[in-house]
Amino acid sequence: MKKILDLISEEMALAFEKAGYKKELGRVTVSNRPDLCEYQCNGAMAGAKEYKKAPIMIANSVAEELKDSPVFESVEAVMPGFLNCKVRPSFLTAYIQGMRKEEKFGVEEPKEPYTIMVDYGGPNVAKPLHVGHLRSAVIGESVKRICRYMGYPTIGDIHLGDWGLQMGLIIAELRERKPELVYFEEDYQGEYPKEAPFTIGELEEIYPTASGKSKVDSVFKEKAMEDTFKLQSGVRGHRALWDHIIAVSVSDMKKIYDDLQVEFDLWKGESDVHDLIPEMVSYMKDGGYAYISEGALVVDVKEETDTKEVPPCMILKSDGASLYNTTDLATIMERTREYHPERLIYLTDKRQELYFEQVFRCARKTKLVKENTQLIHIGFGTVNGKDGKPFKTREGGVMRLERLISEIKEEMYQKIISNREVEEEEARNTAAMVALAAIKYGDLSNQASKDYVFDVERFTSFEGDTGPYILYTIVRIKSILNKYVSQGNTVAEDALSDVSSESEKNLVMELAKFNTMMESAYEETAPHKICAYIYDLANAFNKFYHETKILTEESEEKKAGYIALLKLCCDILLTCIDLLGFNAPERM
RNA sequence: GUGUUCGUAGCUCAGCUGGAUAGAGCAACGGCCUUCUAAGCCGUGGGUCGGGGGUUCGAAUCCCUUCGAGCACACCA
Repeated sequence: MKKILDLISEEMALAFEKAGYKKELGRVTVSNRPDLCEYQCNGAMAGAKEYKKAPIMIANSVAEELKDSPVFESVEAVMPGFLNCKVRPSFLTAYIQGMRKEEKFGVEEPKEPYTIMVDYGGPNVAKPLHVGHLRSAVIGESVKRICRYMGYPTIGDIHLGDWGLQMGLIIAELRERKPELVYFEEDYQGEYPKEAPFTIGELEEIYPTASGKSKVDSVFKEKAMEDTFKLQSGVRGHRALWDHIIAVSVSDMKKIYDDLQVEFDLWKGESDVHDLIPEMVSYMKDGGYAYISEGALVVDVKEETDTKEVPPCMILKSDGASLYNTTDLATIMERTREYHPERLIYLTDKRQELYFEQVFRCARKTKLVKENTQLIHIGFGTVNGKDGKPFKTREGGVMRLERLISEIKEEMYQKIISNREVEEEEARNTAAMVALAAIKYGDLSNQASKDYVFDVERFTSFEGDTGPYILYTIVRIKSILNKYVSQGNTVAEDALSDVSSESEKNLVMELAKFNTMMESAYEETAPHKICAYIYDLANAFNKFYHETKILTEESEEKKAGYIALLKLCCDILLTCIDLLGFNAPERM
């Protein structure tokens, strides 16, 4: 389905042509002066030079051509040469009637759908999730859902940090604490216990201890590196222990991701490509791409257009060990083979920008990916506290994600029970939903690349531009629709009638923007555009709601029209919040 | 040092490929619930768009310069 601005622009372009000007000038945009008009065209001013005519003269002649247009109710030429337009209600009705009939409200299927992979989450095993992981999870989940909605098969991968020195550190520390464990018996041939020799709580404490120790104790660090090597070369006991670490850690992570309604299709990690590394490395060597520099194996990724020094991409460290680059490149190799994605999207902290630039260039240069494969890094900003510094708990520690979520849930619960009388269970459920909306909307409504201030008080206040405000609007609509049905009516979705008030027209115009907005949210991988859109839409609805008595409307036909409009509005809002990754309750 | 992102109301942020009087929310103040959920709606006050140049009929937006802040610059991830 065509976008409404395109339809309007076509009509305008035709008028430009009829009046003797080139049709490219007829591009129409949403008015930035809603007090004057609904849509505007600035083409007359743009064309003034070329046609050596005063803009107002051009505008006048174009306006003349549009007098009996089926699209425009009025087109006015205003100094210095603006074309101010109002559209006919019948045109709008026809448009949203068309939207309603389509499965995705006018969003077109891609001509050539290709597979997209979204790499997000990226937590390290054995380390508790903290606020920093929130952004990757929340934005990534939304990006994944947007891609899918737009018609692209999309795979989300958590890409665990589950290989490397951190694992060796844990194993080394475990050996010091519990040397009697069978995992450390070199000649042990039997089965290893099913039960892990530690709990998640211990695991989370072991890693930071070991990490700290390695910095001051070089002997310990040696051991940890040795254990890393043993693990990577497949020593049985080490592998068995590693399996436990992964299992314990992952099951704990899953709880939190479930709570956040973040679903990964793949729970792969760095370890999954370990076996591919030798192949990838020799591919780089054989292809003549990689060479030894200062002892390390690197690939040059400089380009002539660079305005800065871009260091080479390191494939192997000078001691021959692999590093992040190694597993990332091997992962690209693996993904290309297994899933044939044409677009790879990575979500990480924006500080890794240069790093990903290097890896992407390397993958391209070495033809690890096909030429048309899009490699995209979305770097997001830091989550800061009210003081503008990285978010900390009141005690100054790292805020665990678990705690953050439960604190916000509790806040919401208190608010709900102080507001209305609700059953305990319903209040808890609603609180969870509203809390999730508050957290996700709070995050997603900011541009991903910017740092943002995580202000718990602001997020839980749910007034103004917040997730709860959006949910509240949806709940209101649902409640009216339910009441209408309980009065013995059925919702006739096609009963849309021409708008009769300004607030209604405004609401319809907002609805009509949906496919345009979705397209740009997808192209710019910008969930915040959806937030901005539903905020406008919710505002438009609330204004309309306030001015219009819906259920007490005397004309049954008009009432049915309102109901159909509400249904469409509700469906679009629900679609949007689903794309953002949260749901609405029935009541709140 | 090099590069990069950013600087918009007291606070947190929008502002699309340049367009008319720079917009929201919070906070402050004032209205609106016997009527579909007041977590709402309406209104008031608050701005040299960091500074200075330039391009343009027209600049918060594009270019240059300057000040300020963050971040990154091969064996960490």
